[in-house]
Amino acid sequence: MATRSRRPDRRQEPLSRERIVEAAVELLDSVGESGLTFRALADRLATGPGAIYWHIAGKAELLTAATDAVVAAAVRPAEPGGAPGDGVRTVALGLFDAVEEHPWLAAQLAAQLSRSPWGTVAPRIFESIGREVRALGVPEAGWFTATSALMHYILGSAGQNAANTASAAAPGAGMERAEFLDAVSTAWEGLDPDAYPFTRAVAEQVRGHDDREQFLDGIALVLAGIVALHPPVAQPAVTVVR
Amino acid sequence: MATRSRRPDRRQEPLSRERIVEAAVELLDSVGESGLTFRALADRLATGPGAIYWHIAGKAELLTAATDAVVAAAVRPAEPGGAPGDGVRTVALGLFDAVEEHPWLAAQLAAQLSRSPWGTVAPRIFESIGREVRALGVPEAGWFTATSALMHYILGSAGQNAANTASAAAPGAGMERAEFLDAVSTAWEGLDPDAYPFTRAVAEQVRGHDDREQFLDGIALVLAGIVALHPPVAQPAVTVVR
DNA sequence: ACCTGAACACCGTTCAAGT
DNA sequence: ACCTGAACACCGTTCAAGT
Repeated sequence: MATRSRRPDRRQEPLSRERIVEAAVELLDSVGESGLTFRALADRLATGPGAIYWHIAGKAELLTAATDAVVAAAVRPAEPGGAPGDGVRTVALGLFDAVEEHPWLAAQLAAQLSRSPWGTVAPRIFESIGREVRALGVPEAGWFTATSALMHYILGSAGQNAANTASAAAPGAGMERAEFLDAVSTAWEGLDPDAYPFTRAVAEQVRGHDDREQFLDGIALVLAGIVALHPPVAQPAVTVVR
Repeated sequence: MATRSRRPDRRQEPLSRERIVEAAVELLDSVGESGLTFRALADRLATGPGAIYWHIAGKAELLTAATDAVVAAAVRPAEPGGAPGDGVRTVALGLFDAVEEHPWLAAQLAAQLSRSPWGTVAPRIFESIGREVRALGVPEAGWFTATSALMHYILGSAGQNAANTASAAAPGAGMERAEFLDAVSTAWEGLDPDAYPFTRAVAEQVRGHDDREQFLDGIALVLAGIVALHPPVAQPAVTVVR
């Protein structure tokens, strides 16, 4: 009768970096970033805190590895063919969904992109979006700007959306998503009319909207900008054939 | 002969929320987020850790207040008149510079936007960008999408740029900014050609670029998207006159 | 080679006691 | 009303000791 937590005792498989990262993701998903503790992790793995250090250098590396694992699973390549922009939308929605499923991901990505852009996680995201930009026929001179703009919009927007979902589902909040958006909208409408005229005017639009739809509206906007500033050239046949 | 840290003893003015937040920002700027400690803060204010709690509820509120103070100072309204888009660029560069001056700001903003969009910091940023969007003549139906796209691009891009600056200046790195970008570029060129063809191709463009110029390229791209999807209507005379 | 678990240094927060 | 500083609970990390 182990009383301290789920998954009490059994452990025939030895510890491994993979198993540790998997448990870390589960912990992050269920109790959030503040709940990811070496002691809690050790409990869940039926071992002591020190054992983890044999496989992982420290907490920073653990968070990096957890983020990378989730991102790697999220960026499945879009299948070729389809209307222009379909590939971008597929990749964008993959990241959007991943952030929604793992609300801690948004803050982690921001922290890691804005700390070590040379890590493994930044190139992974950049590459998956960039391929779709290239498939769009954007000339090479526009690749960096176009891909950056898409990436920042996707991650920022997904993060804000996950905030809504997470806050609505927060323990004790007991709110439906619509209720929550309603609350935000009402809060915005209560702002000082002199200082926040614009935000107040927009508050009503926030109330009833569909997130994915609004997210895709933003993608469409950035895509329109890409097409306007970097008119697509004919695509190499390879992209279409294979 | 106080030996523990700078600003050793004198304190005639009483403690106040304002003074505490100011000291917190200084600490964040000089030693980063991990250096912001109630004990270090108390030292700097020549008091004990407990005293701070009389004025501020806890660390979360302290970080929120520090972020808000810096953002409030950064979003000076752009002066009316000027070419279309000038206002957007002014506000964007204000935020860009703030993030560069306070490298901890990027992660804080991401964390706070993706946690409490009803706080004071989100509407402040949203409002300052939104006003410029409205001044652009964008019809109301496009306000939310256009402002969101700009905001996410600005904050994401500024954060990534600050990362470069901060990493280059990190203690022990002793790198110039150009050197650092060169290192990132070289790292990207060393990626697996099969898995990262796009990122490798772009690596060269990263090497010699000017940050602000590249940042403004992205702003131009988003602006082009806004104009394409939400063609400006005639602006109300008020905007021009006053 | 891999794991155990006590121990260390440090942190956010509380609170009885002061002024 | 405001400040002091010891104390508490908790955390990341280390490391001598085990297998």
